[in-house]
Amino acid sequence: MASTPLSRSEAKDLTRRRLIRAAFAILDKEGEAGLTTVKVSKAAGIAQSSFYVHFKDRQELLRALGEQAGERLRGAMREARRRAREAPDDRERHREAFRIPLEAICGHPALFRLGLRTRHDPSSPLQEFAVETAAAYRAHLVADLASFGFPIERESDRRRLEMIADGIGALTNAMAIGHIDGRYPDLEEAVDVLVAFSYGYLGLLRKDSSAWSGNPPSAPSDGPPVDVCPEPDGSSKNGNL
Amino acid sequence: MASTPLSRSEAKDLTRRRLIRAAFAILDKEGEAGLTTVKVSKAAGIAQSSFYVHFKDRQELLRALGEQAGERLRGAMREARRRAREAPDDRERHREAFRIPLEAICGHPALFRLGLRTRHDPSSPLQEFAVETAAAYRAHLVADLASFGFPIERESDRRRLEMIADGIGALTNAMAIGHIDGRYPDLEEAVDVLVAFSYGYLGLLRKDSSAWSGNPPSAPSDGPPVDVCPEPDGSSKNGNL
DNA sequence: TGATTCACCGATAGCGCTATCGGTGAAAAA
DNA sequence: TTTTTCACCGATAGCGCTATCGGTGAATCA
Repeated sequence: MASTPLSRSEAKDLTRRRLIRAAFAILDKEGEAGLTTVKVSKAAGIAQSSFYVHFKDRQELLRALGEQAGERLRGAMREARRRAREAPDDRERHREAFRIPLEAICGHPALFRLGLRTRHDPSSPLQEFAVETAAAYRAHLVADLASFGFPIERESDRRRLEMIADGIGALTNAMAIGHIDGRYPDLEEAVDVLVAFSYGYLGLLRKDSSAWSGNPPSAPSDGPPVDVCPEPDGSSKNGNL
Repeated sequence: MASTPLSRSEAKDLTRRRLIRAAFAILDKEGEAGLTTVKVSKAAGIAQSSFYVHFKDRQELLRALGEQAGERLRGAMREARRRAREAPDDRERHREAFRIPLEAICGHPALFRLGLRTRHDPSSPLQEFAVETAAAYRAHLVADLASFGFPIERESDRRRLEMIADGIGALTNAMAIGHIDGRYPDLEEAVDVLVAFSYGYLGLLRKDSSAWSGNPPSAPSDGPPVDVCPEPDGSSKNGNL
């Protein structure tokens, strides 16, 4: 009950966090077009003019939101890597490799949507950030795939890995969105589907380059090949902020 | 050289089309936030006030854009179905099933991006339209998959097919975006990757339900199973306008 | 030919937003 | 205590956008 008598700097910091919190809520509800200094300030309980005590201008708020989102996602992904290392092995580990990024995404649905949206929106100051984040995630996946034995020497090999990584990211995003929207209530089913798709590109490991010319690769015989799992351990996440 | 003396209605129609054309260009360059009556009118070469001769308000322009986009995509997909029926068979047909939607998308990059963007933007009047289009596409793919022998009786079976369809759409989108962005210059390589992923879920056809519990399915022995191709013949396209 | 229609124009009302400015009171520093 | 700092406030300038209104001239119709 007794209100802590906040120091001046503490109070300011609190207000700033209230602003950012309010901004995320509005962003999620109304999109970037609805994110005005008027609404954010009102939602945070201060005068519109006081907004400028905390941010130089509207752009700076956007930048702050982007940075904070990135930080949160990096944190979530660090945690994901940690958990991935603890996964039993083989099959369960393979599933975990898909489950973890899904959970990381679903833990931050607002951020995720924001990234997905801004990534294709040239009018958004966050586009560049979203695109870079996606590229970073792709690069991590590429490295992981290469470490599992996929060729990467030639330029065309590398591009192929990037396409596969891109595909994995897109699949993960799609399943996560479906879950967030309530269409796929059971996340394990989403993992099932991701695993199923993964056998498609994993088959490429077992074949010579002729596999690329349209021959269906022979399947991973039985039980996933040991340790073949595209660890989602990029420090960024899914092309979504 | 001799300018055709347009009738009044012809001239009006021309102006309207100029407005819509300009609107699409602006939408693609600056996003929905940049789509103002001022800019559109100026780009179309008329006074801002004359905008209202053609559209009741800004919303109506947006609606018109959505409808026109839908029509174009339906047209592209009709053409796609037609071409798919002409495809040789087996392997080439399987590839064609992925190539065609890719080409349809890449033929309308602006529309595609618009759909991808608005689908996750609650502030966009086009969101509902984009979401519905995506759902329709998914439904078509589900029907196609079912016709290839995937079970669909139980509710969980149906949901699974929807997830797979969702995944196929997401993969196609990702490859198309990569191509449009110039990262994947060769569309055939994109088809390669889609085909590779497809062997993942096609493998499910060959196994009992235990395949879902994590066992890698046996591969389509050699040469794709006859006619096993998820024909992309939805009347809509890819979850993108 | 004379009357009418209507696509287009310029001007402008009105709104919401951004950003600035001077004022105020309480915390912090002297 | 006296002075300084500064987080916050209300007012307001200025801008871009939406939508309306009356006017104009050329196409269309009688």
